[in-house]
Amino acid sequence: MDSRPVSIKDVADRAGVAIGTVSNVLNHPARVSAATRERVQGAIDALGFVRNDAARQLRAGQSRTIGLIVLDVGNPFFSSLARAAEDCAAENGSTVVLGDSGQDPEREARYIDVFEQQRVQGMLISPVGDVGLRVEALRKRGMPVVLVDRVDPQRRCSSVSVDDVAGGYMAVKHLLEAGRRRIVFVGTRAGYRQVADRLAGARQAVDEHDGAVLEVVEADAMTVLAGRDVGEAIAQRRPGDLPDGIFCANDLLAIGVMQAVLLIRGLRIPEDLALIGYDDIDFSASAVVPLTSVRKPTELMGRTAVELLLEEIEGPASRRRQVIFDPELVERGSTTAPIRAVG
Amino acid sequence: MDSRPVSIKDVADRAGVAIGTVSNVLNHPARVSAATRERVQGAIDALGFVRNDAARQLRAGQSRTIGLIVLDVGNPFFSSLARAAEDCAAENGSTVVLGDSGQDPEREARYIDVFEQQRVQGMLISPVGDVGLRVEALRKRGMPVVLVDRVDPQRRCSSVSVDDVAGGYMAVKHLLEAGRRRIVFVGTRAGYRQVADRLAGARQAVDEHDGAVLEVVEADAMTVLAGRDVGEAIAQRRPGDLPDGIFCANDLLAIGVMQAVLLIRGLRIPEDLALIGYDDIDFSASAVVPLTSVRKPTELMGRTAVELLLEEIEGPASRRRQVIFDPELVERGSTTAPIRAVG
DNA sequence: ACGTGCCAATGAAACGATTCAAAGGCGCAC
DNA sequence: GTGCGCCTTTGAATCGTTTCATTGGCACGT
Repeated sequence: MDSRPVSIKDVADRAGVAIGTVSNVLNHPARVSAATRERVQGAIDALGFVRNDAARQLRAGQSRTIGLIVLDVGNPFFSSLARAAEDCAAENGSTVVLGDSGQDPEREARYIDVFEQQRVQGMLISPVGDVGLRVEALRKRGMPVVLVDRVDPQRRCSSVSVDDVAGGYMAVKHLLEAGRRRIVFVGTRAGYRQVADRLAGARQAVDEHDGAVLEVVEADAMTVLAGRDVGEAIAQRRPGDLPDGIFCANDLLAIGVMQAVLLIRGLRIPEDLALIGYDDIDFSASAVVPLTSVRKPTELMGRTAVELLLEEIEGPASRRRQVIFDPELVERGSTTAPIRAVG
Repeated sequence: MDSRPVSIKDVADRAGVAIGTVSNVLNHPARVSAATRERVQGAIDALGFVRNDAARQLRAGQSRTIGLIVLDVGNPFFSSLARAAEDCAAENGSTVVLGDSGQDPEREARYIDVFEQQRVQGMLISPVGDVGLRVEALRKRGMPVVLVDRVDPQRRCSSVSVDDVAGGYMAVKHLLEAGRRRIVFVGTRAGYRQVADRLAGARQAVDEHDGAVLEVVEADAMTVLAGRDVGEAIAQRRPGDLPDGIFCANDLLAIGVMQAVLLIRGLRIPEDLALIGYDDIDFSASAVVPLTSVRKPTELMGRTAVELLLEEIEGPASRRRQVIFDPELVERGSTTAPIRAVG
C-alpha cells in the first residue's frame, strides 16, 4: 500500500524529467519553461510529494526556522510575544517553533539541544535563572542568540527587555499627577529584580515631588489572595492613616487589594483611593473597577527580537545590541474618575 | 575563525578513528571499547561537536519530534495541555514543538507544511474550523495525526476531547443537589457547538428533576462585560422572579454576573444565589467569591493525545480511537457556603 | 549553410550522518 | 603451531535534496 514517502526522484520519473529539473521547479521556477513546470507540478500534486526538509537542509546547510524558548507559554506576555515573533518571522520567510521551558533548567537545556541539532537559524531565549554557560557555549559555536526579557550583563548577545524602573516611575508619577500624595507601594520581600526595579522607579518619582510620601508594604506573595490580605490591613487603618494612592507590583496584587478595599470599608475607587497595577493582564480591564496598569510593549518586543536575530544571522560581525523598551501606562477607571460609575 | 560547523569527520580525525566508530559511540556505546569511547568523547567535547539532526534524520528516515498545533497558546487550556504533552513525549524520548495557529487557517496550514517537511513523527492538531482537507491529505500520505479538543465525525483519525453535555449536566446537577430549583443558563446566541452542548446537558439535568425549571438567557458575548449586563438585568428583577441558581457557559460570564449581582443588589452568594461557571480559568479561584466551575482534564488530555499518537506511530494498523473525557466539577464558595465568608 | 548565443534540461558531486558486511587482532584450545 | 571464534574497528553505500558545470537544441544573423 503506502510503501515509502514520495521523493523528488519519483516526481522526476513520473514527469519524465531529470531530478535537477524538479528541484528547479521548486526553488527557481523562472529557470524552467512553462510547459515543463506545469508537467512537474502536476506530478507533484498527483503523487502528493512533500519536500524532505532534512535533505534540503543538509545540502543547503541552513534551515528556515527560529527556535523560541519561553519560561511559560501560559503567561500572556510570552504568548503574545510569541505571536508577534511568528508574524515577523513569517514576513521574512522563516518559521518560529516554540519550546516551553516551564522555568525548568533541564527542559530549557533539552530544547536548546534539540534546536541546535536541528540547526535552527538562531534562537530567542528567555533564560531560566542566570544567562548560563549553555548560552555562552551556543554562541561560541556560532549560533545566533537573542535574549528576551533579560539583558546579558556581559553583553555577549543582543537582547530585548523592559525598563521596570521607568515603569515604576511612570506609575507613581501618574498617581502624583492625579493629586495623590500618600502613596503605598505593595511588593514582596523575595528579591525579584523586577519588583525592586519598580520600587526604585516609584521612589524616584516620589523623591522628585515635594510633599509626597512613599510607604512600602510587603505582601506574602504576588497573588490575589496576598493582595487581599494587604488590602484588608490597609482598609482597617484609621482614616488619617489611609493612603490615597496605591501602586502594586503586579495586577494580581492590585486586584486583591481592590476586592478588599471595596468590600470591607466600602471605599470608593478612585475617589477615595487610586489604585494602579503592573503587567496589564487580561483580567485587569474587566475588574469591578477597571484597573489602571503598566504594560510591556509585547508585540514590539517580539518583532524586535526577531529583527535583532535576523540582523545577526545576516551579518555575524554586527555589534550586539541591548534594546530596552519603556513600558506604557494604560489608564482605566481605578485612577481616573469614570464618566459613569460602573454598577 | 569560526569556519564551519564541526562534523563527525572532524571528530573522527581528531580522535584518530573511523567515522563509523564515532557514530557508534553516539548511538551504540556498548559496541565500542572503553578506551576508544573516552578518546572519542574527549574529541567531541574539545571540538564542541553537535550532531546534525538533518543528516541523522535523512538517513534514519524518522525524527524524534512531535508537532503540536494549537488554536491559541495564550489559552490556559492549551498551554497546560502542551505542558503535559511535552512531559509525556519526553518520557518516550520525543520532543514536542509547538505551533500557534491563532485560529488562522493560513497559519495552521503553514505549520502543517513545516512540520510535514520536517518529517515529524506525527502531529497533534486542534484544528481551525472543520477538520479540513488538509488533515485528510496528511493522513493519506501516512502522517499520523491525532485531533485535540475535537472529534473527527468521520473517524478518520484518533482524537481526545471533552463531553460538554456531561459537563453541563454535572454543573446543573450540582445546583439541584444544593437545593436550587429556579435555574438560569447564561449563554450566547452564536452557534458554538460547545455552548449548545452545555445547555443540552443542563436541560437534561433539569428534566430529570421534578419541580426544577430552566430559563435560558442570552448574553451578547462570552465576556465579563457581557456577563455584567446579564447580571444587572437579573439583579433588578422583582424578588419573586429571581433565580436561585445560575449556570454560565463560561467563567468570564460568571464573573461578570457575580460582579453585578454582588454590587447592585447586594445579594449574597451562594446563600441567595448559587453561581457556577465553566472552564475553571485561573482567575476563578481568586474571584471575590471563589467560583465553582467545570474543568477539562487538561493534563490527562495532553498525555492521552501523545499516547494515541505513539500508538499509531508504532502500529499504523491500529484502530482509530475517539477518547472522550468527562470534565470534573471544582467546588468553591459560589455554590457551597464557605466556613468563613471571605471579606 | 554555418557559427553564435541563449535557454532548458541534464547528471553527478556534495552535504553529514547511520548502517552493515567485512577485515583485523587477539586469545584460547587442540 | 595452527585454527577458530569473538570483539573491535573499518570503510563504503545510502538517505533526498541542491548546485553547477555541461550538454543539447533552436533561432537568428551573416
